Amino acid sequence: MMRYSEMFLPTTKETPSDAEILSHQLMLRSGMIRKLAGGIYTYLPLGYRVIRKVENIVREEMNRAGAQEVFMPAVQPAELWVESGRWEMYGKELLRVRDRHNRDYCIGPTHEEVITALVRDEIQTYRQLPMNLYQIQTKFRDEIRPRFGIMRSREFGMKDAYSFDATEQSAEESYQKMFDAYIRIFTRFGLTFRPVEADSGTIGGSFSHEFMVTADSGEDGMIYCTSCDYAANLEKAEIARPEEKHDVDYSPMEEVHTPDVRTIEEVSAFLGVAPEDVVKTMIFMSDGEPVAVLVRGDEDINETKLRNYLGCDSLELAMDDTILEVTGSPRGFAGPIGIKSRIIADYSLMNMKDFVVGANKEDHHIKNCNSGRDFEIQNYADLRLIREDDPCPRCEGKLRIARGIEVGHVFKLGVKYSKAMNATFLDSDGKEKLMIMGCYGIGIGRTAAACIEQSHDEDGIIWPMSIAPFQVIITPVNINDEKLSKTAEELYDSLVADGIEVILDDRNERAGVKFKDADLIGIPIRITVGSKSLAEGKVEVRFRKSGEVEKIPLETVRGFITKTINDGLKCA
RNA sequence: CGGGGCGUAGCGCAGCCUGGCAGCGCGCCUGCUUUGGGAGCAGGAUGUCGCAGGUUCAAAUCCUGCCGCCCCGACCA
Repeated sequence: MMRYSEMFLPTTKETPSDAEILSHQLMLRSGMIRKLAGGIYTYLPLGYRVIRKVENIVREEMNRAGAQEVFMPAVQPAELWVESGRWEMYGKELLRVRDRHNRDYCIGPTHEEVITALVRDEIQTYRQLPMNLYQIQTKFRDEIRPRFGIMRSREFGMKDAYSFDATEQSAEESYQKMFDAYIRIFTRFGLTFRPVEADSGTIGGSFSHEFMVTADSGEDGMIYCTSCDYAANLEKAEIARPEEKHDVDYSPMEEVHTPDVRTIEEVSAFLGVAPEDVVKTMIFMSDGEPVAVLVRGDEDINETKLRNYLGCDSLELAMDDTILEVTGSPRGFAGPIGIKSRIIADYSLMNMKDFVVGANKEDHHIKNCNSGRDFEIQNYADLRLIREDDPCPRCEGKLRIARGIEVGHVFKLGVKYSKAMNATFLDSDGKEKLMIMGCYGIGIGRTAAACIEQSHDEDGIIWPMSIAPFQVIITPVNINDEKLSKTAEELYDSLVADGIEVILDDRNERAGVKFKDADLIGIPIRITVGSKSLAEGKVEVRFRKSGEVEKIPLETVRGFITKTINDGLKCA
């Protein structure tokens, strides 16, 4: 397959200073990738071998799940995006370009528009459904801040699949098929991962799961229950509605002078009460309308939940002048009493009594405030950020927080795009209906990076057999020793003949250099051909992961290697 | 977009404060020795000091502008 001496494989001893996380450092050091510009990378031969293996596993499982591979254009006409409404909505992440005729295009960050247009034009009847089409293609998202190498780059490889169904039930099945395929895919990569319930964001739709690879370096937070299956993205993580207790034994309300006391910490310290006895009043602008959102002092608002609850497009904290207008006081003294806006409150308010709020008056707060008596809360909702040890919404267990890398997501899109772009079919009842869609993504490069995050040691990468760039590396200890190099060459030829992915380290380097490189690039099996063992007619088979070494007689190496690789592919 | 940092040989960095021969380590090339965990000795090559302008007898060094990269934040999914 490959001789090391001929391969373009520039490894380095030193770690590049601008690589922060381990997978990025190791990808650079092992000669897998090189940066061309911010968030834009070239895959070198070793890196591209890994990428192709990841793609092929994804491809196999997508095909197995009944999806068909297509290949769509990277450059997409603006009209499609105008039609779906995303030319306006998508924002600066969409890289827009003009052609020589001054027509607008974008470099596809995703392909809902293209696929919907295609299917709309070609599919007429329910008899042609369900249909699931996918592609593996380079996307471009002009991230504000690309980082962590290939983990969060601007240009990146992605598998994206789109399902079209005639009925809700069929759409559920399509979703489930993809969900199951994803489980198989990430299992084959040897990853420790977890599907978590997720917010469906601006892509829209009703339901979605993210596939999170657990890693401390992960950019995403997730929570999981210690005693049931519940797991969710931090932003999505639900909090159950507490039981309402009716306690009407209220103390009389009291206004107190609190000069220059603004934050929850300052208020609770100044008044000698716990943050749990203070209510935070935050003024948001929801599509231009002010809304007062109340949450217990020790909790934080989850803006994603709030946005979903309000069903608004834009949501931001109000500016100082708006606060003054709505509350009549400067920032830091907002409270619900007499406020000129709608008031909603998080569940954490439900059983609070005699709490502290801002007085809507500079340098004043109010003690012993109570909802119902002193002001009215229009609605209670689940609006706060989850915390470690919060109760599980599904069982009696407690929630834990972990970090993860989002390697895949599955969305139920519903009719968002079919409606906007008029993708209909004729149903058996003779009526025209909207196709029900789903979309399913896997980050190819990110998945490879996640594998490294989860599987490495101080010497380098430890690839699982399924995506290792080579399954075996043969290392003759000294290339100038005729016997060693001849044995290594013969072994190499026979393994190649067996269809094994093997690289022969035929460089005229000292053994230590070769060992270090073999470890760094993470080849699962190393066959060392050295004079001591060879005198006994044996070679040494060393496993990258465990470091264990077995001396195997030359005659039986081929069978041993084949079996080991097959076992490795099965369990990985 | 705001804050901070960086840009000097292929890579990692020093030199800049206090202007005066462009340096170190790794890598690379040649030769000899060496050959089981990143060898030793000897010799050698390699720079628009990010770009442009300014100050100065003299600029990697000081000043101005621009570009690129990294980190933190805001933003987005």
